[in-house]
Amino acid sequence: MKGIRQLADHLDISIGTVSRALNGKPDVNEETRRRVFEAAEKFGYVANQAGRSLRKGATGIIGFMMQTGHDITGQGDTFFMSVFDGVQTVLARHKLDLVALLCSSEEDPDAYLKRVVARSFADGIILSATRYRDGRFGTLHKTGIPFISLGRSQNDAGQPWYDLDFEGMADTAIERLVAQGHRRIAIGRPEGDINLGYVFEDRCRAALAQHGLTLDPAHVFRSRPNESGGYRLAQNFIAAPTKPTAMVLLNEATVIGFYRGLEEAGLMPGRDVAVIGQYSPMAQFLSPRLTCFRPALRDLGVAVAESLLATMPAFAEAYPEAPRQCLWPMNFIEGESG
Amino acid sequence: MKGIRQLADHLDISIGTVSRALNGKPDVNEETRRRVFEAAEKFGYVANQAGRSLRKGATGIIGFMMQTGHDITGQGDTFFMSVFDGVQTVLARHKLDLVALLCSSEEDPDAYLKRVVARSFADGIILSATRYRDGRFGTLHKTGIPFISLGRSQNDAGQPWYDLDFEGMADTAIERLVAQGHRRIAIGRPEGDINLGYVFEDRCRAALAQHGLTLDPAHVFRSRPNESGGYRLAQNFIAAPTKPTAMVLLNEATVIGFYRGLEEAGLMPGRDVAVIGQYSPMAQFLSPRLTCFRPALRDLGVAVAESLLATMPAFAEAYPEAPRQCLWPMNFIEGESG
DNA sequence: TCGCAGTCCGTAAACGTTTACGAGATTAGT
DNA sequence: ACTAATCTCGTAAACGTTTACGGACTGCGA
Repeated sequence: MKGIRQLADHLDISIGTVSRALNGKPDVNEETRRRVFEAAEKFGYVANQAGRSLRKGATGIIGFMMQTGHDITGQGDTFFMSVFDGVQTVLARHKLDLVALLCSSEEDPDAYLKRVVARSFADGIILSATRYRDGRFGTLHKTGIPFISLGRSQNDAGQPWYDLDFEGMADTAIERLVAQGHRRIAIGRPEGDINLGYVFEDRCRAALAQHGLTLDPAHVFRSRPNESGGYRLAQNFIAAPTKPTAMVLLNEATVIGFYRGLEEAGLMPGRDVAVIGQYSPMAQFLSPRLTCFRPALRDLGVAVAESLLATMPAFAEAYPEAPRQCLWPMNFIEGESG
Repeated sequence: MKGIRQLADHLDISIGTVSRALNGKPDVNEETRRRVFEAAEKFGYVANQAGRSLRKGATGIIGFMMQTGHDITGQGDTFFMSVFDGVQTVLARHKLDLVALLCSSEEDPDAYLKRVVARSFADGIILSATRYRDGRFGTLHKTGIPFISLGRSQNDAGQPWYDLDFEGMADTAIERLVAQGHRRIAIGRPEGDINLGYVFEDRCRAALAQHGLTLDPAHVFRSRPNESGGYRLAQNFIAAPTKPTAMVLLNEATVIGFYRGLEEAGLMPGRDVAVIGQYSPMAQFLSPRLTCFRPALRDLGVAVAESLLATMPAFAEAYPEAPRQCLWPMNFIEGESG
């Protein structure tokens, strides 16, 4: 069964009628429609997406671009699963499907974007793993595909983005630690050119300055955004010159290894070292319980999807007032660690 | 910039030449080629995938179908990231791209497959989250798209699949526990119609029978494949009638919650209850360290991709002897928990 | 009998590429 | 100077759909 042509020949009707029958158009005899569906089922015929989307000028697909690679596990955790869940509930309302565009960490994201995503592969695109300077914004802008980014870039020219409110997290975390009497506060950020690292560090420094404190450059620790990275980070932390008494961690996964690293050195989070991090499903199973910030990720997915659809002519009217840019709140959860 | 037509008009050459220039065909003047690339870059032109793949009869895309949803986090962890990594290294050799087909857990996987994947959306497909009876095998077989499954189905009609060797895991885990003197051994399997749950339970029962032991139906615990599921599982475990002294867990994430549940009840893994599980990046950060089975996931991805390509005429000659079906070994890692 | 509306279906164009084929121009060989 | 080879490019068909348009019926009322 090659295509609609063969199906039509077999039924001895025209391809136009077959197409109309399959697509639920009104002007087709119900008996004919039944026969068409029956034959389609029998031969396992499904419409060729290429032909269809070529003609319709739309694919019904939204792409979510994300990074893969053996060193990228932290963000690959449940974070995206939750966001996907929210995105999909919105897309389902419009019969749109979500696919994840998997860009290897060894490849240039911009080149990848140009290659696979190409015009009309997806009707809209959600970006993630935003870099400090990210060429993808320019590329997408040129091609005219509707898009939105999960995470800001540095060169913000009014493109749509949603991002977790790491500024708010930095402010309250620092505020809290200072109120607890801490003076030498360290922070951990993911290594690499990820934009949120810069955002977070800058804001922590500013927040400390509010209290007349400084952020010692030696107390800014970079690590891989996963458990092992956190473990090594703990070792560096312990070996730091003027010993910090508190740590604020950006990544969800690093905190696991960090806990373990402290334990092995006989240090207990919350007693010997204050630790504040980002929520993950793991957080509630740590002992002592992690003081952390938790964004409502599923709702974030919903909001992002709605904001994206708002920029697409075909769906815009359903979302008249979706904000183009938004800092997504992180809810504070008091634990025992800091 | 709508398409190759406009680009050609602007350059005052034919679309054929533009296409040839862009695709690196030899019979085009190098000066012309340069002008074409320049203009394409300037206008942000990228070829329309629909038109291209319609003509070529191939998309250059391999789809990896996976399940999403707020209750599916265990498998969504680093498991897939590692497999992706392996798959991508193979695909990159042939300039193929990997996309993840995200099927919401609220939707019928077979319907999803028919709808979005449709013929010629992807040149090949990798299935996951295989059900006990899985209609997708039949669908894919009918349409003729090359595919392979990560996980067996019950109705094995010779379709290609790779699966983790849970039989081997069951055998050695039971063997070990029995040798340690355990007689009342419990197992944990994911709830739902996931096939590996059946496989695992059956094999554990058989392995116990080898030693004249039985698997008490009350000692087969079903749980969500995530941390919370493991926590509740611990509570059920503790409340079980004839108290088991050992537990073999299938899912990577449940073990986290299970540990926590035991701890809260004053029980220590390895001392009060023997625990054997599956490796995850988290496992090495548990205390006491988890005795577990670790598959080489990246290599599994490589093998699966090669096996898939072996079934595709265009790439088959490169992989003459890739096995169609394979039980992937799980390496035993001795810890302190059992 | 005619006209009109309604139902059902066939025809053909269009979507944006790639590529086989052949034509024209230039160069090389004799 | 003639032929053959080489280089470069234009032409047009093909890929599999969807859909605007119109034609062929049927039924019905005037």
